Amino acid sequence: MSVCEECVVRNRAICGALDEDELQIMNRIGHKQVLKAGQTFMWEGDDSTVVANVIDGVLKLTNSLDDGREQIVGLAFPADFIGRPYQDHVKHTVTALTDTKICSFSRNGFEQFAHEHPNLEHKVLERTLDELDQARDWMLLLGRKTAAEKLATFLINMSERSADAGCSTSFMPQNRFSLPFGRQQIADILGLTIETVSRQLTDLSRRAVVDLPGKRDVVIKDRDALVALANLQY
Amino acid sequence: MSVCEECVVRNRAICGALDEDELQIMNRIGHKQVLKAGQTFMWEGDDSTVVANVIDGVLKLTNSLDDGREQIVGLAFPADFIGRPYQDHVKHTVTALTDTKICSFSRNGFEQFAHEHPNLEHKVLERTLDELDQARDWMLLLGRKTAAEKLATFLINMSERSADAGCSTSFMPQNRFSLPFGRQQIADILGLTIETVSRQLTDLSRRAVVDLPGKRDVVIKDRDALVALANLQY
DNA sequence: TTGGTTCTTTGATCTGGATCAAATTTTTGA
DNA sequence: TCAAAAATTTGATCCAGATCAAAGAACCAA
Repeated sequence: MSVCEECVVRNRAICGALDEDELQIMNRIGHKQVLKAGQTFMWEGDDSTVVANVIDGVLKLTNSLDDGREQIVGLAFPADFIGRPYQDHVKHTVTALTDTKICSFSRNGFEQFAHEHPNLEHKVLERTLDELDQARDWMLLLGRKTAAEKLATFLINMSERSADAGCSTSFMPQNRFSLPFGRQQIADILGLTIETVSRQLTDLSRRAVVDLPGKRDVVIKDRDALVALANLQY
Repeated sequence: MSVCEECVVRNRAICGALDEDELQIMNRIGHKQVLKAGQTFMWEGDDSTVVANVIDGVLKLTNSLDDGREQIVGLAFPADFIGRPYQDHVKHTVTALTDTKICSFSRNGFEQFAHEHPNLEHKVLERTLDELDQARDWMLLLGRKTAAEKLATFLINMSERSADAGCSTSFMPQNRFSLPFGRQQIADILGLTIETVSRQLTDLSRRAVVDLPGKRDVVIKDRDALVALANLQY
């Protein structure tokens, strides 16, 4: 079914920690799976029964209030790990934003395998620590940044992530990229309304900081200006 | 110097994963250390050279913008782990809110020890996953909740954490507790101003949902009402 | 005990971003 | 190819929470 040798994220995903033999075993417990854009992989509060690696596509992790307010709390790109090991319930909803291919494992199978392969578990730890740092950075944006700063930070961030998602050797941020989602999702990432997102983008484009050739296409024309607006701390 | 046998957080901290022999070794590389209230343990951007367990006291983790805007991105209570292993720089500032006692390790020493003791590393992973879930929950609050909902959520959350910090057997949330910090810090946790925090608290007290006997003391009088106001999802 | 310093509350006003409403533009699918 | 639906932009107005200002309270240190 799944064949790790030809997996495009093999070296970037956690499986990169494994040698050929180990990979064979992992292969036997993993399943390639396809999600249509818009399809939800797991719901907040669900029993935690599966975990997975993203092979292709983009997913959003969300938390929401019962009156419909939603916050995107994370994005998962190819090679990222999704799901919640070592816990009986998942705390956020995972939904495919584009058509998505994942390599999924039963949580039990994964945990057992990880237990026998400390290298793998170590990779998971390193990734989790990175994600925690990122989440905490985002808290500064959500709690303290203005709408203009939020948009600028978002665009810089996406330009860097698009680079990662692309080729594995060079990690140059791209000044031209396509977003895998629309305005409402941007609003849900930044804790804003769709109207404010639209107005801020129009503004950036009017001031020639960015160009917006298509609904989901972004060209950063003046990166320095954008970085200055973003008020980044690092 | 440090003696793990008499450490009050021995069973709740990550060292709980170790047996007597392992603890002896850990003991040799760890140092008890004291921080005065207000003292900063590590600064955002610093080289990551030490990690530690909190023994007593409370610390805040913060990110800030250079114009002074600050966001508290985490709190560390007794038995919590602070610092950033497997990364050359720390991404947030760690500051003692009260007089604090910690058990610190050189990052190198800790990483080497963790490498030889998968149990310990596993504990760190479980903790990190929990913290990530918490951070993401907080993102919903920061991005989408109203001031009133933020205060209610905060009070419920603190009442639960005060329980944890107390005795190790019973985890009953406390309806009476003292905050280890003032109004400005609450504002920095919730992404609000100090004035809004003050007004919302006055309001809750006027509506007899809580009682505020001292500047930092809270008594939850109507927990159901508070939970309803908080709009919790779980 | 007092006078200063810091923290908190309260009041008045302002404003950034939300809300409400209505075009445009883009996408879809028959 | 052409409506109908969906997504985005633009405009007008509103309001939750910020800002500005000042008056209490609590907490010192001498």
